[in-house]
Amino acid sequence: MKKRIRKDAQETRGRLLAAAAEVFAEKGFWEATHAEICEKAQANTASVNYHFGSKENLYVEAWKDCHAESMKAHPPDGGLSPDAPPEKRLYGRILAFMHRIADPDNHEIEIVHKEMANPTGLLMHAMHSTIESERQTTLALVRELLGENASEQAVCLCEMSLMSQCFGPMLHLRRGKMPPGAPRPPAPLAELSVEQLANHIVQFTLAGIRGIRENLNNPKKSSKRRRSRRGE
Amino acid sequence: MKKRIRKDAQETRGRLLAAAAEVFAEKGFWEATHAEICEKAQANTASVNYHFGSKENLYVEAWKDCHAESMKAHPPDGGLSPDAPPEKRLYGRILAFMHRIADPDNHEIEIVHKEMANPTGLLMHAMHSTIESERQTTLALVRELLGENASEQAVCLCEMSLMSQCFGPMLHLRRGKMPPGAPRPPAPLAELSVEQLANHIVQFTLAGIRGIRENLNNPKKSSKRRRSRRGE
Amino acid sequence: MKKRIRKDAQETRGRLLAAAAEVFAEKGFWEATHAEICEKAQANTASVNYHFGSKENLYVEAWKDCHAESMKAHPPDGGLSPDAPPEKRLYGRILAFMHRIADPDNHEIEIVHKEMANPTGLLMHAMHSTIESERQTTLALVRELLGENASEQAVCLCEMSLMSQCFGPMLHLRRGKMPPGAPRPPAPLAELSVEQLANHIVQFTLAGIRGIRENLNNPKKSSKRRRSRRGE
Amino acid sequence: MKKRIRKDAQETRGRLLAAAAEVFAEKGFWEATHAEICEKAQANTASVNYHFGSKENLYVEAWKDCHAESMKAHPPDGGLSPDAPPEKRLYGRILAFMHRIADPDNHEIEIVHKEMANPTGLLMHAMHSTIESERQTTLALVRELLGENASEQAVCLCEMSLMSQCFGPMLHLRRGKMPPGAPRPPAPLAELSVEQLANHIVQFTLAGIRGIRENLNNPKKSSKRRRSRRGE
DNA sequence: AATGAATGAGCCTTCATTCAT
DNA sequence: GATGAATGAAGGCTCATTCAT
Repeated sequence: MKKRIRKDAQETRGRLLAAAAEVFAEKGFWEATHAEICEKAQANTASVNYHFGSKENLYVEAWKDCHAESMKAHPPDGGLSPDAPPEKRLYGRILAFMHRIADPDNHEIEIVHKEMANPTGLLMHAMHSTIESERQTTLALVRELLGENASEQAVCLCEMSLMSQCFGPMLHLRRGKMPPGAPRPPAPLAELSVEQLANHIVQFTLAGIRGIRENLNNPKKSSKRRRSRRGE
Repeated sequence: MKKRIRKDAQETRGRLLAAAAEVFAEKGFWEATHAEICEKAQANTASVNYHFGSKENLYVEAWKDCHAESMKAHPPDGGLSPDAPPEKRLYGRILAFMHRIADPDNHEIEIVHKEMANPTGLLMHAMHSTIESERQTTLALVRELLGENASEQAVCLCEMSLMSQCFGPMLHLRRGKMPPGAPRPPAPLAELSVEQLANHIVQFTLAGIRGIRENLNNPKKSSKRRRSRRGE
Repeated sequence: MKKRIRKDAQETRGRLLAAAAEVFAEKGFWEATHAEICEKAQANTASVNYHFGSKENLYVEAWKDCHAESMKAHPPDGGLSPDAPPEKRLYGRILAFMHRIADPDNHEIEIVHKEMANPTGLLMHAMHSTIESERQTTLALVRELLGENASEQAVCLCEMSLMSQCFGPMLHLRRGKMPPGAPRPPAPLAELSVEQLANHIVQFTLAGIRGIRENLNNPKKSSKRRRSRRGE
Repeated sequence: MKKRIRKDAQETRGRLLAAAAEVFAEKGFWEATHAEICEKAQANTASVNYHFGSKENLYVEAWKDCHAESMKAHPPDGGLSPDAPPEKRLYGRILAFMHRIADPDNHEIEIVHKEMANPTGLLMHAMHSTIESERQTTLALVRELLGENASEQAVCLCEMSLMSQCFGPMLHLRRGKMPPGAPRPPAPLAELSVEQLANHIVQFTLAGIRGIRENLNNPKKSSKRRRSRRGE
């Protein structure tokens, strides 16, 4: 029926990557089908296997593609020099990360989210190699904020507290993009901007880290201390 | 040929619910199959449709069942009286929540996790009606800690920061239960107990809330303030 | 559309086995398709997997079924007592074997033939366990005819000469059953009966064995070359 | 971008023929694919259709090519003059034939073997025209050995006995070349040379023919005669 | 002339569901 | 009431072939 003009292979490949990212982000690996991806890419059902060999491979390539573009659009350091004060650098990193999450054209995070909830194991290698180094940078930053007395465990816990907060509001940031059944964010948060969210997270986290740090240096009965401070 | 006595009907239903919870937790709604559930429940392939009408319905019922049992095993108030100081009540709630997450026999959270990543929409109604009231209680607690000056938005943000931190360590707490491809927790966190994690989250959160509260009452240029405090 | 009455599962299974034997015999493992087999068995395309789990398994089961029936219809000893003279026993065995080959309703041999030319490896185990013991009996018979002086190698060679002759006329015996492209037997052999063929093979083989035996006992007589090579 | 000079056209054709022979010999017509053949020939996937029009045509051409080369390498008369005694001429023919079978670089026989087991009908014409004349020569030789009294049927039967024996040991001669699932030859035959096998076949066949000839001239109850001869 | 891209038909398999018992 | 048998729709994938270049 619809005869296609012969295009550069890379062009079709690109359309498939984009369509795949969209579909994988919306449906996850298992629910996504060749048919849907290829229809969206205006390609034949056999195209996936022709260009990528398998659904599995397309999945990995689509994620890599998303991830690379997203990192280019929002560099993880937030454009801040390593000489900036750690609080600023933290804000830069978090803001960049939140922007990557919030960008409605970036499907990386949705894919990762689904992958973590329902692991196929296919992204493990690709994710580890690109994400781990960022994580080390973040850990160093947290360590810097926590001070020298902090144990490695404390650093990890604080990093976890920080990053968890970033993932939490995913639903709020991606409003219009969520599937019909998804829960809606509570009203008071519905209209927050990315910057406002990042600001809250950083403010909350810095205070949290400060609290942990003070406890490390002055390990009295902590709950008492806190109450007395607040009560004054 | 082997005629079953009537009473088994309810018993089979129960076995199906248990098996379904297990399989849905492990595979998610879409990857789970009648066949696997029924085999695990030692029931006929047609049992799901016979007892529950459809896979969708079984999914909802299985989650409700899990959730009810989990709430009974770990009451959300952590056994603390409403008269206890808010910090204690917060710790009680978080610890109870973390226990529900960590209990290897409780599949509720894994189901919810997969449902949020890959929404079917089927649990929305059931989840909303049972979870929302708990959320209101938590919001009230946060409001109490934040003080009267706090806006509704600030309360919501802090509650989000709090709950996000609870979901983050899910992977660490459910070691051994995760599928083979899942990422492993970083070494320093691998051996933490539920209590230690809950303790960190509460400590971190209380400090975070305190920080937000102070900012509300004294809205100077925040980054300056922070730096000067750290320098003292 | 065509609603089937519920039959005994074994009946459908049996129809599938019969249809599969037919199709595998005609097309070989790879060219045979579920669709063709199931159509012939008047069953759904999914039936193969439902009843046998896979095409591979059906292949093995179909062959086993054929083989068992064929062995029952034409017992390998040809109905002769072990006390009969070896020539008679040889004729009995060969005739039975040729009958198994010639039976137009028995697809065992065609399947084996295709399997040997184009091995899938799937029948190896099943064939070995049922065929090897028959081969040992034939070897013993050949050994008896060759006399005590015969080396194991000579026995094997003669058994090979014997059995090869049985496979050779396969094409002639199965006239009407061969696919359209198959070569036709030469005119003078077209009308031979199974008995006549078996008779020729046995007569030829007995003379061949006798010749080998005489050479063993009196290694001058045969061709110059052979004698000198034996070098005794 | 890499422009090929014109002369390569024939060269590519040749590489395709060689690759096709290899693949058809290993997999048979149906399992062989354009992709595998072209990859082995380092040619484009479209080459088969471009140079040969279809897979079917390539199949025929590849076989013809193999066959011609094989006949050149091992002339069917074994290099013996038509004046040599018939026994010698028989040995020459069989040895040449066995060499053609045993040559690991000659794929002709494997193709024929698979074709006979799983006929496509495509080789029928080509095979008939090149093989039939050889068959007539062999028949004449057998007729000569059987004597003038022999019926045409007896000649055909003996030729069949002879040639069948040549095909039988195919598996033994092509060790190492067989697919993984193929049955292995019995130990005592594993190390036989081509000459030793040809020698056995000729010796066995000459004795067989002699036996048939004697029976023709002296048609007593054959089994009796045989037994008495053995006993002398 | 020769090729890389693309395609559509078909294969094996899975699975939720239905039906007669 | 409960179940084993059966089914049709769909999924991922392969492959010979065609087409524009």
